[in-house]
Amino acid sequence: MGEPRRPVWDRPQRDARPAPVPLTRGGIVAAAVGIADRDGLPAVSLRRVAAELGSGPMRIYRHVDAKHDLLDLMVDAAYGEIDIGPPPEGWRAGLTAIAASLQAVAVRHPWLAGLLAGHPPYGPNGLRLTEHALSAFAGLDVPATTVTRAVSTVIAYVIGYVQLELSPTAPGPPAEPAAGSPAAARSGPGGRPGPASGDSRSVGSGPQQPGNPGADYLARVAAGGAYPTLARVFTEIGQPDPRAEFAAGLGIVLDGIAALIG
Amino acid sequence: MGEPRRPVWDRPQRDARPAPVPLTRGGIVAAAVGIADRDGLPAVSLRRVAAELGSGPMRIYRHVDAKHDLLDLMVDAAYGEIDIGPPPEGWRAGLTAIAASLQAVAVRHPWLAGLLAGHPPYGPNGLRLTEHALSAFAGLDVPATTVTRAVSTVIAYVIGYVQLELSPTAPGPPAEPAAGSPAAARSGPGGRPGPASGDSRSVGSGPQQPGNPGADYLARVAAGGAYPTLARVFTEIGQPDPRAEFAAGLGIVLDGIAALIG
DNA sequence: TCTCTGTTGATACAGTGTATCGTACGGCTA
DNA sequence: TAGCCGTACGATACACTGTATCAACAGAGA
Repeated sequence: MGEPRRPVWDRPQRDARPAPVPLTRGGIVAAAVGIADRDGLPAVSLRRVAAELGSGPMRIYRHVDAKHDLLDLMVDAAYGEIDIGPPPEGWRAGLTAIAASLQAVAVRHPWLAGLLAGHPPYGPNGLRLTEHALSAFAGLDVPATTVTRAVSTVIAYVIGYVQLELSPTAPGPPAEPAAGSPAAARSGPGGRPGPASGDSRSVGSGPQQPGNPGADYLARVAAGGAYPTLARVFTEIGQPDPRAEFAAGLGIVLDGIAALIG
Repeated sequence: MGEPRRPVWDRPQRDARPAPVPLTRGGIVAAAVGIADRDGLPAVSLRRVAAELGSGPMRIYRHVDAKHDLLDLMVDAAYGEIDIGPPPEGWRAGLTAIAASLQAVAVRHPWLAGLLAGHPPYGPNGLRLTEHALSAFAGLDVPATTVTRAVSTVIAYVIGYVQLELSPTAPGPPAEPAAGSPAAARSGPGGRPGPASGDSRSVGSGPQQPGNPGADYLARVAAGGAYPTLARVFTEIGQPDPRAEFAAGLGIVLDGIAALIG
């Protein structure tokens, strides 16, 4: 097999040559992010990115070794959008801010969730994020292992939550999303049609929206008699507010941390 | 755009025709899972699955509407491997068992993590899992919203953890994994080479293994002076046992739940 | 001005998911 | 038993992917 390659972030950026149109790593990544936002992740092909920039496909390989690297950079660009304010005043506030910001980015860029596995958060922005999260415990006398466990758990929760929140087939807004909207674009060309909710649900819950085959299916299954507990819970809770559910879950995790370092 | 399609699980299975070799939905899924286990997810193509079964590619479309559906079924098959024992004796034990089993499945099938986003857990086995998790709170007098939040949080944590645990570029075993091993296969043909750890790490931590470019990079960054907190924590903790880290994070979440339900 | 080095664009290749379509077969009806 | 008809199958084709290869060309240094 081939030589182990250094991570993208570890390789120098090429100069922008003005022929016939300047091209930079940042510009490539921005174009890719734009395509993914508009038309979904499957629409991000090297040919398409290159065309968007008025260049041939192979020119991209001067700035990026392979498509995988471009995806790495997209993920890190998303992390870069996370709003890291001043040093937090207390670990709870700090972690809450980071978690909320990360979740917001994942909603704004629905393709992010699908890239989290396979593209580790070790780019500069990912590291900056980790740094910031760890530093939330700066003043406290807490062992390092406890700090990493706390931060890891929060990040794992947020990542897992967005995976589930952005699942397709989940009951979404009743109207078919407008073509070209992020929700419609998420499945991408060739993806499964049908409403896919961008920011509207939680796990194993939600009402039935007739006309949505996924919701129809869930409703039928719930009524079917298998999964009795699920069915009961399913009807007992109404349409949950995803923001509130996220906050509630985060609260659980933070309470657990509080119990640990209390 | 097209008609909304019903989920795969909602469509009847076709009969197995004995021509020239029987083909069933279950057999197709099993073959796909086998390929993914052996050679990584990118190796799962309809042509390859069909060839494995001694059939032409188009025959698969009699049993599955599109590749996306096949992936749905693979995810549900993985959920089906989760060992659901007798009704748990207490919510904590029940959730712990489910979480551990889910994590074990994700390690056994490293392709699962990459599929979690985009393939919701609404297949029969996923629902069975949810049912089981919810029923862990059966005897207790806890409102439904609390139950769903508790279960959602645990599942989100586990899913997020496996995403991070199975990241490539993470420092792994020092030796290059043998060709054909699951770890080597994970990135798949055309994927980035280099060691990828199957079950060996946690978030934002881990020692430096010279020879591994990803680890080299991390070590250099840690030594670089940016990310001081990260660097300090990085050196302060040794090589963490991923199993212990997972358990610790799960403990945090469960403690948070305990605080919630008093 | 000539050479060299590094970038660009074109071409090519193997492989992908899947639409289309002619054919052949299984089971049902007359 | 003969005929039919719906369905499944296989082959072919298409648009598209990531990327290896290579000829041509630009700018820099001698």
